[in-house]
Amino acid sequence: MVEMAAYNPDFEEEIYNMWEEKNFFCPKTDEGKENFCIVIPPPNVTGILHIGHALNETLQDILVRWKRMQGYNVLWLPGTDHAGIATQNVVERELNKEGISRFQIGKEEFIKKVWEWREKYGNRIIGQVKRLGASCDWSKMRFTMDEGLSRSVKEAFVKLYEEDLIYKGNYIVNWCPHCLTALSDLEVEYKEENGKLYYILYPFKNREGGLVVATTRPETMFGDTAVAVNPKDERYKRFIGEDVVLPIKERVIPVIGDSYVDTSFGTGALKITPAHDANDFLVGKKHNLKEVNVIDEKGFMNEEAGVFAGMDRDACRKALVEKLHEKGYLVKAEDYNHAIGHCYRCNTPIEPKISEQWFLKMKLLAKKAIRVVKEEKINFIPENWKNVYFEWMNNIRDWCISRQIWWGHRIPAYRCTDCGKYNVSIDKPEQCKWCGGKSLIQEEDVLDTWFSSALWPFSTLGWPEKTDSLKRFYPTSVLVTGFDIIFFWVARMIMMGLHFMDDVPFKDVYIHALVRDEHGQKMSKTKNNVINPMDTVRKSGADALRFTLTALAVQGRDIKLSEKRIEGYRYFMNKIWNAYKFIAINTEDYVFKGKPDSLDAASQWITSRFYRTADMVNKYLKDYKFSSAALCVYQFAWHEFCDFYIEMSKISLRKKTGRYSTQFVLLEVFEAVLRLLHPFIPFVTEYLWQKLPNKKGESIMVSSYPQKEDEYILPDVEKKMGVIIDFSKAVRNIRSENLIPPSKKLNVYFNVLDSKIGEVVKEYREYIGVLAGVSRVTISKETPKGACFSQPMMYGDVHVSMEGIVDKEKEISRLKKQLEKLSKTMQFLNKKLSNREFLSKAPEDLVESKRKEYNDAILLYQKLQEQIERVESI
RNA sequence: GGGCGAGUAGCUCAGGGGAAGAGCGCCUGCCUUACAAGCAGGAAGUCGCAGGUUCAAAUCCUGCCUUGCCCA
Repeated sequence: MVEMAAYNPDFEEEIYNMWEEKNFFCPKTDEGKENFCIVIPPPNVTGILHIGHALNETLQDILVRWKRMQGYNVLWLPGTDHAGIATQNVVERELNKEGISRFQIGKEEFIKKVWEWREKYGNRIIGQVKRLGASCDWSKMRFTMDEGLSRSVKEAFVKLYEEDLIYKGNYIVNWCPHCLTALSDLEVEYKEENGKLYYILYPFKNREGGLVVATTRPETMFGDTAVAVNPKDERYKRFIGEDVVLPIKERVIPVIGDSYVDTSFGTGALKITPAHDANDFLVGKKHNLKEVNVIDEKGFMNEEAGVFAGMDRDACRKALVEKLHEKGYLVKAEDYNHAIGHCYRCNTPIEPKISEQWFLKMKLLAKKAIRVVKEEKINFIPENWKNVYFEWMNNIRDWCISRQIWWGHRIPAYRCTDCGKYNVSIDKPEQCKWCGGKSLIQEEDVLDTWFSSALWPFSTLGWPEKTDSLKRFYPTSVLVTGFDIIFFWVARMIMMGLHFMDDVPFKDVYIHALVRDEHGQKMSKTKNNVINPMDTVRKSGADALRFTLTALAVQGRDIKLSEKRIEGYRYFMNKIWNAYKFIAINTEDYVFKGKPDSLDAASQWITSRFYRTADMVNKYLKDYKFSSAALCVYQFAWHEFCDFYIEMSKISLRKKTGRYSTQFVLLEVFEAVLRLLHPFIPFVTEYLWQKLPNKKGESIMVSSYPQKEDEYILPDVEKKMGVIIDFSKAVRNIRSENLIPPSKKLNVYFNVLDSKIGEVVKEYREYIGVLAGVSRVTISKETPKGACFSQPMMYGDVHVSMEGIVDKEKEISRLKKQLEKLSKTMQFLNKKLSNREFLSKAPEDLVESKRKEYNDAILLYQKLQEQIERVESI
């Protein structure tokens, strides 16, 4: 006896452990087979899994399981990245809780603490990725700070330096006064804020009056070294070359002319602060202006600010504005919204600051990287991300790669204390190659985490060693990631891959959407709308979560996710579960006796439909149409296999002759459906598959993926079953609309036009019986005598004896509704067919089919009318 | 300011030249021996607005409106 409770995903972890123990995640290395490789976008070690990761891992796992089942040598290479600033901040916060600052314990001790922290928590997210079912080869897991990858980073740095692509220079960079480090342009997030635009009078030195400049940052005025106006500006051009006096500070600065100045902004006169504004920096360079630093690395005013020294930026602004007002320099202040840059790790407002940093020259690298996408050696899916990529690449600026933090890859540059020059090499040199000096000190700065991430597709495979893995799996097949890191990561991997491997790092880039809450809001803790994937997994199972994300993963649109949605797809798991239960109950006596000689129509039909479905799923997956693929199997499994085939199988299971072949097909198709579904919902499919008597092999995940089999696709059978289904639906409609209870079995008459259809109906009337609750079917060319509900159809009419059920009005209104609809159709068709242009210009077969439609409609119309009259006459 | 999307049923979204589709929700009837986490049926849309191309436009083109995101 089959005894199974309702679906409950508690078995998922057990299944995962089994897979892992049996090493199913490791790639085969079958020389005859194609290779398929994905490197995971490394989640950072500080993190816990959020719903975006869940989507990302799910899509990759679908591809990987699909390809594995198709027989490829599949490697899904996992790992984590060290997330320099983020991790340092997390550990620092922990220390602060104990009242310790990192400076108290020093760099060495602090780094030790970070490693300890990483040992303890760094793999937390990996456990969560596993819980989702991700079939990564965990034996090859990498970490950006591990020995091999550190070696790759050094190698890459040294090479780039030797090729003159890396330089050190004094430039204005984005400085985070909280993290105390430089950031790359990308690591700054601009946010609109309500600020003020202050109009400040800078008096002329040698004449009356002055220039009024507009600024959002008055506190930087201590660093002003010029006032700029547009040389075309009639209002001001005569003042170019004169001097103004910086209020409060009383410094004399020149008025310069530069076309960079936007005459329509503010007053058209711009204060120039080369040391604290990126644009002003460039203007300053052009005009040879002095760079006066007025804000220190922690965001406090320095001695240049006079009495304001020691205040932070905000406090200084407030106090200074008051003072300017008092002294009559403040002309006005108006409300002004503008975008302010913030540190993407700690959200502190960025301070543009001049400092000495290491940069990577991008122009050349970018050029090649643009070309491979243009030449379609790399394809973005969806395609339009290509434009985003080009846009950024065409306007690329040099990449500031040095960070003044402690946690990361220390720059392999050694400064000679004797001659001051750098020796850049993988290991610390014995002596300075410039002067032979012995005293070499390694650079304190570390590299941007993204520098190591940029090497990920080949560093993880063993580069710079020429390993087998590297040979076999580079270039990788596809990269699956979110659009938010196209610049941060995707573009840089392409540049580095081309530079070091002389080949693209991946052939396809699938960019998926962001997961939002059900109202389209970004999920965030403060909004309290976060769906924690692990909570969901506990509640509904990883399969339900995966299937939901997949079903919603339509290209080019954000995903709006709600708990309810997940629950809904959990019902699908339950449906599969119950289908199994039905099959199990009905195959208890099943013993395999070979393939049946012949199959009944229903079995042929479901087999045919299955292979069509399998074909579509493969096509969709090939095009990365995850949602369509998932919904396509869903539709088949639920609405064809369960709703129709299982229902129809109930007839033949009762018969001696058909029982075996039906059991066989139930098992075969169900087993195949499980395989078709496996990449999407690996757990429940494995669990049920293991129970099937007809499974072949150790695990569904290493069985074969279904594909199109032409010999089983039978259009004729599908057509016939289509008739049966239509007839059944007609009866169901009559039944429902007239509130005839399912318990009441019906006598049905079919008045067929075509004797062939009559034969089909006759042959398969049992199906109609079980599908529509019909006890007797009579085929006749005559309309039966007596009161009937009738449903006219193109190929014949269904009549159901009213037998005492006489709600005439209800039946008439049901028919009239159809009549109305039909008359609209006829009007439309008539109009079309009386249009000469349509007849002469539209393709012939279309005209023909419209004609047929019209004729059919006329016929149906007449029949409906007759039936209405008949009912009325009762 | 520049770029890229989106606007289709109450909601979430497919579709992408031959008169509208799904899931959820809603209404009606059913505990039909796998499943009430279910079954059957039904209602519901000028496909953002205005032009244009076409025999034919939700679909292609132009403009506008609304809206989201990215970059400056």
